[in-house]
Parts: sequence; structure tokens; C-alpha cells
Amino acid sequence: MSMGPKQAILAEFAGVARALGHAHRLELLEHLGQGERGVDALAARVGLSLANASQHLQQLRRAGLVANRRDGKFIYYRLADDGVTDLLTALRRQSERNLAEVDRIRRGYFAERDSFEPVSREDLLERVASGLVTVLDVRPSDEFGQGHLPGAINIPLVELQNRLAELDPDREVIAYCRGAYCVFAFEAVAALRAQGRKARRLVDGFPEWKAAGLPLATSI
Amino acid sequence: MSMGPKQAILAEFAGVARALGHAHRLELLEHLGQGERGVDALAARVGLSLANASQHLQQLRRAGLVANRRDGKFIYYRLADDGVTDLLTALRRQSERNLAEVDRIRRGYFAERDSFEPVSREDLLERVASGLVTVLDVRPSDEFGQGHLPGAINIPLVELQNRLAELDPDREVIAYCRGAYCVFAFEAVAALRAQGRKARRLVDGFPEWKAAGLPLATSI
DNA sequence: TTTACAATCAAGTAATCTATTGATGGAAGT
DNA sequence: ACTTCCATCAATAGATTACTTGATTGTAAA
Repeated sequence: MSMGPKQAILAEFAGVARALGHAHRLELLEHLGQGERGVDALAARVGLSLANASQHLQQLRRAGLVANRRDGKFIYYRLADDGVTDLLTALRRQSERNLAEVDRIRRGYFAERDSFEPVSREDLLERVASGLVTVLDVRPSDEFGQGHLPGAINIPLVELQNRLAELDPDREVIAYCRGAYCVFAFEAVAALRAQGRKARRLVDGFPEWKAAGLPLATSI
Repeated sequence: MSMGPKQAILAEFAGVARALGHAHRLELLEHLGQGERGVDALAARVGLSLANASQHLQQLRRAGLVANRRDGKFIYYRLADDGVTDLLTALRRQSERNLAEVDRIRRGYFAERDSFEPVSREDLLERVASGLVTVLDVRPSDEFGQGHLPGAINIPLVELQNRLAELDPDREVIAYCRGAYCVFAFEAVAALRAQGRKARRLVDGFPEWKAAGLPLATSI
């Protein structure tokens, strides 16, 4: 079948879209949005066999969505650029708009944990500037170390109960984690409210913040 | 395999991405970006059998990307909302960034036809306001009738040679058509330059203009 | 060189997707 | 009621994709 120029270009676009067309690959991309990762670590986090994860990652690489480098025995993958996060955000926006299914799932699992409105990135910047809030990163420490919001303190969710003393009880907490559907931030807000603290959730997570070109901090 | 909430949501997103993962469906969406169309008309334009086009359209509908309505014997499809165009634009951006292949194809077919920079939407608005340019829509008349840029005149590409008299020779022409990869605008600019006219091309096309929320005109 | 380990490759099976064909449903006109 | 036409549905064969298993490559350390 001979294709015209437009068909050939559209076929390329379709290839990129198909690379996004699998839940495992989207989850891999979400993790890569936090920073560079080895294949083994990714496979473990997403719950895939090593070979399977490797093949999914190569599919993403062929589509130009991720890049990799070798360091000794290990091969580290990363997002090709911030535009990938933008594309993922656009996909999420459109999907949410039209799929009642997404809403149903969200309500089922997240209802009652989110009675207050999430905080936008702009709101967060304002509140930080006015010094009224504590920004709390509840991701695992290694992800925090690779990059986080400026001024954020890191208490991984599992340690939150034991480290409440580190949070000033008079300041509202704004929690964030990996992205709009990362459960950690929901759980953290619920836990803090159960302690009588004021707590809200950033509307999305670290990758979106980074892609928006807002300032970052690292601690490695 | 039992899935957590995040996996279920990601599976929905992946479904939307997969709906974009076929060149024929992307081409259908491009045509729908011009306005409402019947199944038969779409099938003819994209070069698909009726049954095949119908099934692709239903896949797009299941993904929430298009909607349809019945009018007598005919069923008309349309984009679900302007967000779809935004998602397509995001897909195009990311794909272009990373796929050298796209560039290679573009150069092969479009080189030498595009020696001057295309005009951005903002530039076009400024130039129209200053009254210095003629905006030329080279799409077929029915597409023009369903919506076009304000002040644009419509001369379908095939009629351009015979209707040159309608264009003021002292004003620069800015041509546009269906989108960034629609050949009509390239061809029109080439034809006009061959006549010694000043002509440039809008950077993308009608759907992107509409999705950007810029003013529109209709003539039906 | 040998060993160990990270990651990829290769092959096979099961599942899914595409396009064609012919049949069915739904609406308008005769 | 009958016919016509638009569109969808149903069934099929062929192609593509996903995941597993076991072998292979590349690098570092013993």
C-alpha cells in the first residue's frame, strides 16, 4: 500500500500514540517523571518481569519518549524531555473530560479523602511566598533526592506517623507526590487530618511542576 | 489480574491513546476538525470502505474523542470538544520533536515550497488588523462554509489558477487549509509565488485556530 | 580468565486488532 | 407494504502485540 506524505507522517504520530497505549507503559512513564531509574528498579515498582519491563521501555524509546544511558553494568532510563510530561497531561485532560469511567473509579477510591479542593501550583507558590504553609513531599527518599519542590520537606508516607513532630502544628500542610493519581498524597492528607492538622493536596505532582518550568531543588 | 485504582485509571488513559494509535483514525480526526461530516463523506475522503470507516469512528466514539447524531438516514460525526484538537496538537508537537523520520519526510516532499517562514496565528491577527494582507482559505467550499477565519476568502486549490483576478496583486496572501500537514496551503503558496505574488502560509490550520478560541466566521 | 550480574534478544503462545465480506437495522420515499 | 439507501453488526482470516522462558551480550569484580 503506497502512502502519501501525510499518511506517512500520520503513521509516525500513530506510533507515538500507540506507545502510550498500554497501562504498564504509562505507569513506567509516571515513574520516569520522577527522575532517572534503572530497569530493575522500574520493573519492581511497576510489578513487571525484568524482560517485560525492558521490552516496554524499548518500545517507549523507539517512539522517542524516553532515552537511556549506560553506567557500568546498569542502564538508566529517563524521559526524553519535558514535552513528554506535557503530552501525558494532555492525554489525562482529554481522558478525564470524556470518560465517566475515570470519574467513577476516582470517586470509589478517593471519595471522602479529598473533601477540600486541591491546591493549584499558583496557589502553592503564593502561599509559600507568604510563609504560611509547609510543603510536604511524601514520596520515597530516593525520588525526593533526585529533585523536589523548593522548600519542601520529605517524609515518606510510611514514616509519616512517626515523624509528625517535624511538622509545625500551626501551619497548613500542602502534600504532593508523583502525580495526579498518586495515592500517597491522598493518604498523607487523610492521615494528617485525622490528627487534627490542616492539610491539603497539590492538584498534581512533581513531573507536572517540573514540566511547567517552575523552580526545583535537589539534595544529592 | 486484580488492578489497583491507579492501574484502572491508567488503563482508561491507555485506551484513549490507543484510539489515536492508527493513521486512519488520525486522518479521520483531522477531517472532523474541519466540522461535522457524514460517515460516507469521511470514508471517501480518507479512502476507506464504508464499513471500515464506520468501525474506526466507533472506536473513536468509545474513547470519547468524537460524538455523533442522526439526521434522517444520515449519521454525522464531530469532535467531542476542542480539547481533542489540543490533544492532537500535543501529540504532533511531541512526535515532531523526537522523530527524525517526520522531518525527513517533510523535507522530501515539502522542501523548496516553504522557503519563507510560516506565519503564526498572532502575526496573522496583527497583519489582518493593519489591513495589509488577504487571508486565503484553499479548502473545498463545503469545509469553508462550515467555519473559517474571519475575513478569509475561499478559493479551493483546484480553482486557484482560474480565479487569480479575485486577489489584489498588491497585497500579500496568507493561505491556510486543514492543518499543519495539509498540502493545499503549500501548493497554493507555491502557485502564487510562481505568479510573482507575495504569499506565505499559516503555520497550522483551521482546527488549531478554532481550538485556540480565536474568532470564527461561517457562511451557511 | 572466570564469575556474576544487568539488560537485551529470540522464540513461542495467547490474546488483540484490522480489514473484508455479507447480513441486519433504521429511516425516508414510492 | 415495498424499495432504497445509510450505517452498523457479525464473522472471518491475517497481522500485530503482550508476556513468558531460556539463551546471549556487555561490564565489573574476583
